[in-house]
Amino acid sequence: MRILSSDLKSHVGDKVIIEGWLHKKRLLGGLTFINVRDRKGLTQVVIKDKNEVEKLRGMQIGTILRIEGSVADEPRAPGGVELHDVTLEVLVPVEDEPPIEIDKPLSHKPDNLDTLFEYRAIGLRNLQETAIFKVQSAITHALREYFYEQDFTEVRTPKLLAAATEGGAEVFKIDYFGREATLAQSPQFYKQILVGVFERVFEIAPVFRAEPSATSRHMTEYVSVDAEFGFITIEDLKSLLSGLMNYVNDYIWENCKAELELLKAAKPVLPKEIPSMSMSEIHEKYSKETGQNSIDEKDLRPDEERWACDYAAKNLGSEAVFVTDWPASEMKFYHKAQPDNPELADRVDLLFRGIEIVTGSMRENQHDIVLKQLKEKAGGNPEDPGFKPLLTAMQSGMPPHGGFGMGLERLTEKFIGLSNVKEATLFPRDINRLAP
RNA sequence: GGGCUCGUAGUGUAGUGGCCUAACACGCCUCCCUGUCACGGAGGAGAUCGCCGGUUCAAAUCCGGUCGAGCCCGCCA
Repeated sequence: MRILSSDLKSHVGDKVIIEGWLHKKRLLGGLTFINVRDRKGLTQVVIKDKNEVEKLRGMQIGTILRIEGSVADEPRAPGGVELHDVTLEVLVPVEDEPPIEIDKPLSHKPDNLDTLFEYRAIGLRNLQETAIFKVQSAITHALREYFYEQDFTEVRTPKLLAAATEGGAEVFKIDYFGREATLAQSPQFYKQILVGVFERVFEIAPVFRAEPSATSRHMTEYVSVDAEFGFITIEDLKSLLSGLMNYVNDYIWENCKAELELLKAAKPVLPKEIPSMSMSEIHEKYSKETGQNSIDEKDLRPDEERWACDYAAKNLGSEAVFVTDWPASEMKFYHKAQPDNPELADRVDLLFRGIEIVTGSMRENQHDIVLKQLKEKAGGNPEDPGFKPLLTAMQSGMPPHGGFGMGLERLTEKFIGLSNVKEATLFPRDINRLAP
């Protein structure tokens, strides 16, 4: 029966079979060391028999092996155990030299990202690349766990839509049996509609944006972590996000410590309640400190986002910070203005380690106001199949509600400390890349 | 959409008018090596310097075009 690399310790003295990929060869003459990779990590195998070593002649990294041998305690071996007196069987020979090396860290320099992604199919076998996505898997697990604990229902909404909906971001248009369809750039309206059904919903799914952005933080397809819930205020939304960030942070550092250390990640400092700064406060302090004037701007500049995170880390004891009090003039039509200050939107963004990872807001839940805002802010037609279902839901009773969208890749990138979202994406899609 | 930068063996880099018949490291091939873990040592193969054109006695190097890529801004998660 096959034993995994992580279980060898409990089989010392036993004759076992391991199976996996040839990860590294070191031939020392009368003694050969090889590393065999399986889903749990590496096993060191010591080969003394020349006939067994000969079986590896011409076999490249990636060759699939089945090895029978006895497990030996060996303090000199990585992990303290290794396989002795082995018999090798090459299950799948690999004789072509791999185009990139996978047994040492791959270059993540901007200039080399193209190569990194071009050979993604095997580059991901590099243990550091694998670690990134183990962490991402754990993040997703933690997110689900947290949402379930908070009584959210996980939903799936369609990604093929009849028409452009949310507005703002560019949408992909596709041919749908002779009609024009679009790819969803957000589950926005569906998750709002579903608040009328489940009260609390979340979805972790891809969205598509046809924006011609070529930056280290944009892709044309990414995974959006969306949540929407009813009978809340903006403060409830912030509490949920604070709890979620902390839950994920603690979860991955408890369950992926080895991976995070391999990636040289530093655990972010996050207080129980993440602090807030209003947009005008950020503008003011940023302008004063940097000499750049952003006072009249209605958004944050990327440089300002980085500055605000630095400020929060130094002065507020948090590597994440909420940005509140956005100008109502920039609201989307489904957003809600602050009840006691209609000049400001009831919106909150979350900045984390220099980048915007979340946009959230309270939604306008009164049908007549949404209708008005749709016409005035978006120039939208209420009869449009993209808008009508949302309006129908509003007409049929929607509680005060709000929610947010969070970029899974950005979240992964920042928790690990990478510098490009694409590094946190298995097979990234951007304006230039559609394969692999 | 605007701005800037970069394309040299499989990979990562050096070379920025003549010393380049293009160098180094990793990988690959052959040989030596019994405790390696970025093993070590000896030798070898592998590049028409992204492509096209121009300037020049001479171009990897300068100029123009083209293709490919990256970064920033706008916009966003």
